[in-house]
Amino acid sequence: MKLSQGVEWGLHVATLLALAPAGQTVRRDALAGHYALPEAYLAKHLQALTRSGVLHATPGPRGGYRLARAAADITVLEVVEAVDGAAKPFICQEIRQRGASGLSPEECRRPCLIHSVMNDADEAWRSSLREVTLADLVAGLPSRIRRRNEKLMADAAS
Amino acid sequence: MKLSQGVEWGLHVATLLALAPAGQTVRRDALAGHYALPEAYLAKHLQALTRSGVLHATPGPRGGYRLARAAADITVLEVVEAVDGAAKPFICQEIRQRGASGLSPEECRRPCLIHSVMNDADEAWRSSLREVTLADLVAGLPSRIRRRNEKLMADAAS
DNA sequence: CTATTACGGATAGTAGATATCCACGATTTG
DNA sequence: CAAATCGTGGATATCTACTATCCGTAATAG
Repeated sequence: MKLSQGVEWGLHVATLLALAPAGQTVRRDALAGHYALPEAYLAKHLQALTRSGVLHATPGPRGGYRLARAAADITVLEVVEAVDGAAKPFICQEIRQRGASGLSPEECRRPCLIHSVMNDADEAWRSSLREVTLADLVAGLPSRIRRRNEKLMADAAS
Repeated sequence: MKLSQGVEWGLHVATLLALAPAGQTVRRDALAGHYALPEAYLAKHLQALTRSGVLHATPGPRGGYRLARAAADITVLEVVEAVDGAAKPFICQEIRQRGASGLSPEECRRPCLIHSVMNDADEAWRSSLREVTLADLVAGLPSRIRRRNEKLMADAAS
């Protein structure tokens, strides 16, 4: 079980965009340069975030990305699911129906308990991530670093 | 983020072994045949479960596997970690220290908040799995199926 | 000693994540 | 309108981890 590194990129970039002046777009190369990320690959994750409604993209000169909503309305879970997908990590293959002791479909109307336990754990994980917003991440930054990044974002206006 | 299918195998097999008469070993081919699993590959997961102290393996004629401890003392988390590894799914690469706005090491004495949030969620997941034992999984089986598998395990004695 | 059974290393195949590039379309500026 | 800018999405290549199998070794019961 491993999360893709794109999740880390998405969370840092979204937090950064939350520091830009309201409504201002930031170009992709500025975002990539800020964390020394490969721009071409970051683009894929930014596309996913845009499709999921976390970011808003503006094409053309003076275009770029901004948050699609207020930072307080975007949860960490949304960013994670946009980049990594929302599929459940445990894929029940119903092996109880196979083999020597294969259960009949009638005996499997109730979902597999193992499946339920794994899904409950997944829901606990998601709930935990749903309780934190981008505004919380911004608020947690040391104020010195926050001011510094705010200035860099303001200067990134084309 | 995806869990390996070996986790499902491990949980089903461990639950099955919890139904065997106390102290009795069950051969690997019986376990594999029970769920129509490829025996050679299942062996890898059984080895991991043995190394982790979840199962006890006995070599030689009339050998096989049994639970290393009472079913009530083995948590689902132990089985999952034995098969899938205990590594945290979020690997923080400290991208805040890289690129144009790279923070100095002194500015990073406090752990990255994003890292903390992801680790908290992971801990919520683990806690959820730690609260369920193999005895709970056995207790959740419909009694008809439970009796059937108990009989099959008893008959599997070599 | 011999048959049985698990252990562990070597070896492939496969799927998904990582990474890059380019043609296309949309938009703003002049 | 024309040119420059910028995001979109498809094609492609590489790398890693999971899936899967085989075989020689070690240990044990009879």
